[in-house]
Amino acid sequence: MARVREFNENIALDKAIELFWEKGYAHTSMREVVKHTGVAHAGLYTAFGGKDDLFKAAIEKYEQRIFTYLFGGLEASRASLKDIKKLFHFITSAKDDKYFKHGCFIANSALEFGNTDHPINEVLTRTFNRQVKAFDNALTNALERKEISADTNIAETAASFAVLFYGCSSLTRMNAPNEAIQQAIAAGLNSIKV
Amino acid sequence: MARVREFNENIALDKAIELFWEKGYAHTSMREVVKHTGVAHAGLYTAFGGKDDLFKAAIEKYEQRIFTYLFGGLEASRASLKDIKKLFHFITSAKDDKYFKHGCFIANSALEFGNTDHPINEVLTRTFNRQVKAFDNALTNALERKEISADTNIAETAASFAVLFYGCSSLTRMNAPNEAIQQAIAAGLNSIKV
DNA sequence: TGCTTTTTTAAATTCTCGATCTTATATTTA
DNA sequence: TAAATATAAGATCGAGAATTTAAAAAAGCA
Repeated sequence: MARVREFNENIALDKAIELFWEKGYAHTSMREVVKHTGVAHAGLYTAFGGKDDLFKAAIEKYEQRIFTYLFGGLEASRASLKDIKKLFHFITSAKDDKYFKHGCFIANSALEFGNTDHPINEVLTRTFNRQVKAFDNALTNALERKEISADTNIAETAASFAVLFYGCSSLTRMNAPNEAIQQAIAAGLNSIKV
Repeated sequence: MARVREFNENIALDKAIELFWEKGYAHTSMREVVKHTGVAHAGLYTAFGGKDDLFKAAIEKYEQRIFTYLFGGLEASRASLKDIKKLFHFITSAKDDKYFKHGCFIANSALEFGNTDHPINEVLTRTFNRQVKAFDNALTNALERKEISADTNIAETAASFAVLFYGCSSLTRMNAPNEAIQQAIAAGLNSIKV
């Protein structure tokens, strides 16, 4: 055996997420990552590979995180209308969150890489589909429990919630007045027939 | 008098818009702009200044364009519900548009520069506010004409349409299934009480 | 025809990037 | 203790970025 690694990969990756989240991929240099993580260049490269690989690792860890804490409730078999409301309630206070004030990291990245052939896009579209599916699951359960009207168009409503989420993420990132976000969410939730 | 400029600034700027729109600011190099416009470096620099200035000019010309062709109807004194529907109807077919398939250039840029102190943000937030105001104007007129219910919350609805627009722009750019966009728009428009 | 002014063209310059290499240090095994 | 191995820190590399410069060319005017 040889010398043991001093820095913690998990912590370093969290720090990298912070930077990429705030500034995006292109606007973040590896030098800044070195500075922010406190890990030397070589350490990052041996632990994660290149910048692309580090970014992918960051995105995937972030994905895991939001599907645990943000969309987790929606994917559960016990999901209900309450979980959807809880999600959007969090969005209204996202501006005060240290990191979520920069919008959703996945949404930001999806826009940065647009419709290119960059390999990261596979992860990003997969996540989007998973988000739509989570809304769909919660709505399906809510309908079964008769929390919402029986003639609710589940697919349509799930899609519109996903769009609402991405729209709110955009407005949060661009520091739009919180009023607009709250009002949009209120309108979105009110459109559900009970 | 001296030698007259060979290239047309307007055409060159349009070409620059195309590139910045498709790839964003950071992912577009001046070399690519030179190649795409057919104008040499020095020509671009004397005509527009640096990359930042060129980008700002591109954004401002684009702003002018969408407020003429896309949001123009909403700002008119004769604006009505029909104009709102027309706007979102265009969004549903944006995927087939040569340029709008990359989403709204303003929305993309607003996300790229996030909540930074970059001077371009002034233009971007100004445009956002103008968009909200355009929705507000159309809804106010529609209410006066009794096209929509008298108890419609104008501000709330205008905000939610702005969010819908930015959400749809995001989904268009990331090449999400058109179905989701259409369904979100349908849900958004259906939420208006007549 | 020369003179001035501006554009064009092409190359040089300067800067920053991602990535790698070097040297010194720390840790474990033999 | 000595050899082996992996890390840490930072200098360094080539590539590509934005920007500038200098010479050549063109257009009007005396």
